[in-house]
Amino acid sequence: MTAKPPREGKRPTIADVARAAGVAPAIVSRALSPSRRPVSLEKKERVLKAAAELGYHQNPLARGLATKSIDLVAVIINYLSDLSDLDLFDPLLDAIQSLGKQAILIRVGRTKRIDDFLRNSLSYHVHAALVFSDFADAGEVRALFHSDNVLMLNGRSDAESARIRVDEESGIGELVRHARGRGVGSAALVTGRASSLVEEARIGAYRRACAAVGIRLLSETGGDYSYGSGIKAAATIAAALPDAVFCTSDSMAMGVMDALGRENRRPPADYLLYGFDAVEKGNFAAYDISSVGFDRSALVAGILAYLRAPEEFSAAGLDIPTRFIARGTG
Amino acid sequence: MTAKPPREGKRPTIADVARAAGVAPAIVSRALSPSRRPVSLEKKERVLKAAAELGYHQNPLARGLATKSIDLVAVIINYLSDLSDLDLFDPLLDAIQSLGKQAILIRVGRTKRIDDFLRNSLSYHVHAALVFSDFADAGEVRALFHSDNVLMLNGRSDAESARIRVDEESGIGELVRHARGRGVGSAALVTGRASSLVEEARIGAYRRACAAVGIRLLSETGGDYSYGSGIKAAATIAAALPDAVFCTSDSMAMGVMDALGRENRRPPADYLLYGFDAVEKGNFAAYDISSVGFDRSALVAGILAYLRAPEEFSAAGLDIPTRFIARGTG
DNA sequence: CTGTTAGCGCTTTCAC
DNA sequence: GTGAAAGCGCTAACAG
Repeated sequence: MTAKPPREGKRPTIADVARAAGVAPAIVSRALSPSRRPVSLEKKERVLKAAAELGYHQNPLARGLATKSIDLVAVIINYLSDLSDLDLFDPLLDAIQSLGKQAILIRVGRTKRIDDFLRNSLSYHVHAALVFSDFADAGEVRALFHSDNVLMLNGRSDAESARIRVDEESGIGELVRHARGRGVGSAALVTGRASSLVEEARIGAYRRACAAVGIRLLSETGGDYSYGSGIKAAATIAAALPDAVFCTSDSMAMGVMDALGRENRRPPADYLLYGFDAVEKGNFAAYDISSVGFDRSALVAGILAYLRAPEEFSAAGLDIPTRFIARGTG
Repeated sequence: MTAKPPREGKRPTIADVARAAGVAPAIVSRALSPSRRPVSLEKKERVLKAAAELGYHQNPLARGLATKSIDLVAVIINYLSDLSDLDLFDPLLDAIQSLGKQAILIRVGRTKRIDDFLRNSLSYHVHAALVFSDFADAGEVRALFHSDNVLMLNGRSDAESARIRVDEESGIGELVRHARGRGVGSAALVTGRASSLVEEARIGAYRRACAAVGIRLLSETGGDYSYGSGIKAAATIAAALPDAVFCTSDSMAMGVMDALGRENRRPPADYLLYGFDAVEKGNFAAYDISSVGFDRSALVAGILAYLRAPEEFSAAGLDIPTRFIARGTG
């Protein structure tokens, strides 16, 4: 009885539903909207029924075009490479999806040209962007996104941007004091890419903490967070083994442990070894490395709160405390 | 001098560019299209210049609505949890982005209700879907996506679907023969979720290979691929230690190694230990586990070829061979 | 509460 | 080669 039946082979549109339910398209739009909009209960039911019968599903592209927003969250990272990434991104994906949104994972790599990933791409129109990569500061990122909903997790926030910071200073302080308490007088520091703000802060925290308790930092060796770079870094350290080795990732600590192990230097007997991240998925018996960790579920919860209501997110940002986690090596 | 200047605070549209260049909007669309469309060279240059000056960028939502396609690739996984995931997804993301597309990572978890992640979501309109998760067979997946471009990597393809298969039988055969060659007469098998087709095939391959060379399988213990489940599985095995333990993931093998190590049973002296996946990022000196691996870059290259030209992708699918990788434990 | 109307920004006929 | 016009499917604004 419909003037224009839904075309075969095509997905039904809001117009098809409207026709089937005998109402105007706008009514269908309202009835199907998640937010409560004025529709009489009776028509709403007719619409819902018709939609179900036709197997109607909204076209997000059309809605996005009309509303200028889209249920997509951009997650901007440098790489997906470290054990600690698994611990974080799996629950994060779950959290994003629990909001009915989906995550578009943008891997920047070492490129500076983040623009290329964003211009002309959907990222431009995402509901929010979570910036883990340290490629750009808050201002740049805001300019790059159509959305102002940018959450900085890379330490490069400014006054206008939302941010969550993992307060590493606290955990590092604990760790260093712990080492001092065990008689450590000298140490080596194995670092990641110093160009990252987060890493820079981390290194600074180690220096200050060591100075504060009177531990001499004999050397600082640059790595890239990986196991392999830990192995390499050990070469520098082996010459004059300090009382302790501090590494800014667990993976590097594992590398240091194995490289020094080849010369029969083992923690905690011959030196104390400390990692960073306290990865769950990497806490293997053979590498029971003391580390600095934080409550990842608290971080995910913070991100979730932001995504739920970016406007209401604390202007002061959120700080996640870290703590020293004593394990076998120190 | 323009009748209607580009509105302040709004991103310029194709109409703004058209006005600035003194041509029709359709010309702008053609000039800016990556595929060669009829536009005089002179106008094309005017358009390009105007676009650059205005800082014009295409709105992908509008284009998507008009063309019914979008530069997004859905990657459907169960979890992001294993070490081997890092080895695969990092280069895969890079590859997808190198095509000018972006990846939307859909984590299904153990839900059967994949629909919820797709209906009303952008996933519906993606250029292609890469299915690693074993939640659904090829037919279901095609029905769920607006696109027919579904690449099955989960072993659940059918005659109509594209597929890439990692041929695990070959590597497992090699591995088992290697064990036999080292005098193994009995073995235990530690498996992942048997409900997965891939895992089912893997288990079958071990059984057949063992039968073929005359190795008795004393036990089969179910795990979930994780280190922790390897630890648990070891309890079953410890009672009557076989000559070899075959695990269907490296992580489980690491767990078995540590659990048996607590009873001073170490590979390769007390038993031979074999993992699966040959993860790069997890090849730590303390866990130098013999394993089955494959060329991940070949897999990524295959996926890339599919994404470039889904229509032309071999109807026969692609098989990636695996091979035994001898390391310290067997 | 309801329906009409006018877009959102782009691509694509289809005449010229 | 060019441009007008008609959508793509949806939502928002505005009368009724």
